[in-house]
Amino acid sequence: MKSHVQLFKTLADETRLRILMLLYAKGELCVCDIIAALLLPQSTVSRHLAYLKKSATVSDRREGLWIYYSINRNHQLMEELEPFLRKSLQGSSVAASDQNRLLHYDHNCA
Amino acid sequence: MKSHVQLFKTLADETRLRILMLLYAKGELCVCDIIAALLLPQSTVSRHLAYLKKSATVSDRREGLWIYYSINRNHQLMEELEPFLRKSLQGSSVAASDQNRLLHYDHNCA
DNA sequence: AAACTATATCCGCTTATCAGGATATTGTCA
DNA sequence: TGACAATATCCTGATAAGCGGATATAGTTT
Repeated sequence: MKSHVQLFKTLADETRLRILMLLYAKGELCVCDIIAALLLPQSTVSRHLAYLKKSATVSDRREGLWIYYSINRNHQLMEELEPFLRKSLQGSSVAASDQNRLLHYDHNCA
Repeated sequence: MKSHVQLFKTLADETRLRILMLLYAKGELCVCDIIAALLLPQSTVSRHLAYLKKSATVSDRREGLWIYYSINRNHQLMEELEPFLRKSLQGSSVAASDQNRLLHYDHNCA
């Protein structure tokens, strides 16, 4: 029960949901990609990424200066919830704009 | 997206999850049943029920002095989430104790 | 209508959560 | 090693949420 509450807390924030939907759609992204997609201050994005990592919904991997984030596939509850999230959120206009901004963003960071 | 955030906020509280699981298991319960099952102060339970009602995850029905609560079957996201909730929470020890306390509770309220 | 019962709401308090500018950290490259 | 780039963490203020005793409301019974 506690772990469910924790997971739902994680999902109960629009910024975090946007990040998760981006990661589901794109697989792996570095922080600067996410900042560009969400159009939010770096510290805000970074704070939410730290939250997601702490809640084990996301994994990270460093490659030089860049840190790449992706969905953590070892989080069982999250895995069970994925179909629901994808089905009911992937079509939302916010998720679509985020993905679209990412398309028009030059991958070599700022 | 907003409605997802709202739903997850609703689910991100142990007391509310316990109430929802009870309602899934039992169908319809009056407030005094729920108080007896959760062993929490009446004002606490009533406040969470008000929250659930406001978020449209439950419905209520008055019958004399009693007010019966049940899952609102018109909440689409909630319906889609039900299988996940039942599968992964119905077996939890908290949910089991709640249901058990209810069994040993004389239905005629306090 | 007065006493009673089930439930809702109020209120004061405490704790949690979020925002985002400023600053620190870590790695790279000249 | 010094300048720089990407990211993380710190800090302060603002809001939101939760708690539960006390009180209010609404329906019932005599």
